[in-house]
Amino acid sequence: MPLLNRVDADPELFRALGDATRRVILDELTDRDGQTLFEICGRLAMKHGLTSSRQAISQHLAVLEGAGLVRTRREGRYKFHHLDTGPLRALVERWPIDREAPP
Amino acid sequence: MPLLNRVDADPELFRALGDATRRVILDELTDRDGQTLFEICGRLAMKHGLTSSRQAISQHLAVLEGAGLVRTRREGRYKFHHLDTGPLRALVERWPIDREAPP
DNA sequence: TTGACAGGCAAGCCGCTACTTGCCTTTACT
DNA sequence: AGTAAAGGCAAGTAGCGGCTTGCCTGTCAA
Repeated sequence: MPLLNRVDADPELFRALGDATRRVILDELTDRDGQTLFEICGRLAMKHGLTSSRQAISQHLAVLEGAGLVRTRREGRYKFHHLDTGPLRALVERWPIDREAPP
Repeated sequence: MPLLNRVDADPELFRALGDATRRVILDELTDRDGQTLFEICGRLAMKHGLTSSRQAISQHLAVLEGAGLVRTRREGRYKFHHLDTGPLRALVERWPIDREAPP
């Protein structure tokens, strides 16, 4: 096991959040959960003019799934993607966050 | 302005959190706030056997400061580093996180 | 059955970034 | 004054990661 893994928990989660396109995908799934790959591609292009190809988005979804942020459900030739913010709890509990907004 | 910046807020924050060494630095500052560069280097080496050079840590601190996660205070030839988890609030408010733990 | 649709796999390219190396500036101590 | 300590700057290197390209698999409809 690499050295940092004993100290640094779930690096895949942070790596997944490290990319802007993946974050926008999470936003998109927050807005409408359970989309297929092609739906996501289409809506990202419509809403934000993003030019990412289908393979790019597919790889991003794989990373998000690897981090546990996205769960998939197959149905025939469709594959629906569902948001799972569970792993984010570990993130908010790692460092002390003041819950109240500062003045 | 690049395309994604209109959609994706504070990319520097996520980029800062994207590196494992930087996250361990945040842990270290959580444990003992207001350390100098050399203190951080020494304690990371002691506690976790990390081999990062002084310059590496210095650059990491610069990134963290750029993301607003670390604030610095000069005093003579010393420079103390203080943790600021304020930017993390934007992160936890971006996606819906179930506050209760699942069974 | 044939074609279109939704998605997967694998290799290659390229830019970003973490890290090193070497040298410099400023501050403190004796 | 001279030396050590704390830190900064800048250029160069190497490896990872995002994206493309091309082709392949499985599923539904006409």
